[in-house]
Parts: sequence; structure tokens; C-alpha cells
Amino acid sequence: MVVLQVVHYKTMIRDLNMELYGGIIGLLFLVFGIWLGTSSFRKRESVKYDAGKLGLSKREVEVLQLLSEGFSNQEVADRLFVSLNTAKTHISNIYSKLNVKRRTQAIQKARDLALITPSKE
Amino acid sequence: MVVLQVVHYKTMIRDLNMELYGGIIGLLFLVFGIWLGTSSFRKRESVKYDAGKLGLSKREVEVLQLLSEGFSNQEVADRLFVSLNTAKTHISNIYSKLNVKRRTQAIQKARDLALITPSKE
DNA sequence: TGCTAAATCACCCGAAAGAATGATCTAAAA
DNA sequence: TTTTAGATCATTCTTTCGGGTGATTTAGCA
Repeated sequence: MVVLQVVHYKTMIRDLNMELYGGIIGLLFLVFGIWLGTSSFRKRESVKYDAGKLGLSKREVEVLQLLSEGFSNQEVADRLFVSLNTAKTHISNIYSKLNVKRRTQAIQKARDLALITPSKE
Repeated sequence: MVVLQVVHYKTMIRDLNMELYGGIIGLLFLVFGIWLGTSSFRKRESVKYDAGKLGLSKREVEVLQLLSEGFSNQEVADRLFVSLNTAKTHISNIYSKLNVKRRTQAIQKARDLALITPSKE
């Protein structure tokens, strides 16, 4: 009987350890699962990288950002404290660098390439 | 010794069960974690609902979709097999219903309200 | 120190976009 | 059947966009 009790005691110890292990491993699985779930939905964010690749200057990226927020040429000019003509020059340069014809297309491309910061989504 | 062996045998059985349980519970945690991770990143999608609320006709939603894809007025007209004037009329009506002044703002609002189908993202 | 890229601004011109208004036609609802 | 909403198209007019070109200034690089 003593033998049995000793054995039983050992298994109880082991049970406790198992519970602890179970909890920890469960947590690990949980964390791993959350990581899996979120990482598949996270988007890569590389602003300066793509912008530099396309030859966009930081001023042009600023303009692009404002364009994407729905501002007119004049509003962009006002917000950057430059003349309308300057704003137009930047915008034209953006079009040629992005290889597009219209501002809507530029905005589209900027979104696709993650050149700009989305306001909502 | 027979007793010991029997007890040992039982614990082995239990160990096997524990491994199974552990695996299953781990899987459950994993699934739950993935669910947690993804659900916090999923977006609501209600197309016809908001469109109706704003009083947009289905034709206008069609036009809005094309606008968001970067098409010019003429291209929208061509794609819907209507005249340029008709396209412009639709677009104007969209602006007043969305309470915006420019097409870029209309596109923005349409995206925010999930009135349109995003091409990429 | 000269070269170069970036940023700034100007002027001109044509095309596109947008506002305002009115008209016709059709299908569905009252 | 009469109303009504949606879709269609037109005309006129103003504003905005976009292309093309050239000039000046400044800051960093070779």
C-alpha cells in the first residue's frame, strides 16, 4: 500500500505539472494563433522605399497625400504655402513619374503602392 | 511488482490520453487565437444598404464604381453606352447626394462608406 | 567650385470637369 | 389613370485640370 501511495503521489505531482504545462502550451498556441491571424491581415508599410524607387521627392509625396484627400490644386497650394503654379508643377511631375494621366489614377496608384497614409479603412 | 506494473500501465494510458487532449486543446487554442486575430481585422461590408440610405440609384452606384476606377467622364459614358451629357448628369447628381464638390471627394466618400468594390487592398 | 537635383513661380493654351437649367421617355406606384 | 422617380440627352457657361515651356534660387554632391 505504501508503494501504491508513493506511485499515486508521483502521478499527482505529474498531474500538477501537466496542468501547468497544458496551460502554458495552450497560451503559446493562443499567442501563435493570434500572431497567425493578425499577420495575414497586416499590410506592409514601406513609404519612403517605394517613393524613392519611383523617384518621387518628399515634396511630391506630400502633394500626393493631399491629392488623395480630395483637395483641389488651389487647396493643395494653400496648404503647402506655395503658389497654384507650383502645386501644378508638382502634380504634373507626379503624373509623369507615376506614369498616369489623371489625378484619380495617381491616387489609385498611390494607394496600391502604399505611397500614402490612408485616412480610414 | 505486478501492482507496480499495472499502475505504470495505467499512467501510460493516461499519458497517451493526455497527449491527445493536449493536442486537441492546443488546436482549439490555435483556432481560437486565429479567430481572435482575424476577427479584429475584418471589415464590415454593406453595399446596397448605405447606397439606398443616401438615395443613390443603382445607375448612380454603377457610375460611382467607374469613377473610383479612375475613368474620365467620356470613358464612363462609353462604358455605360450613354452620352457624355448623361454621364455628367449622373455624376452631378452623385455629388449632390454625397454632398461633395469634386470627384476625388466622391471617391473618398464612396470608399469610406463601402459603396463601391475596391479593386485591390 | 562648378554641377545637379529639387523647389519655386510664371505664362499660355486646350481639354476636361462641373453648375444650372430644361426637356423627353418609361416604368412603377398610388 | 395620374403621379412620380429614374434615366436619358441637350445647351450654355464657368472653373479646374493638365501639358508644355522656361526661368530662378538654393542646397548638396563630386
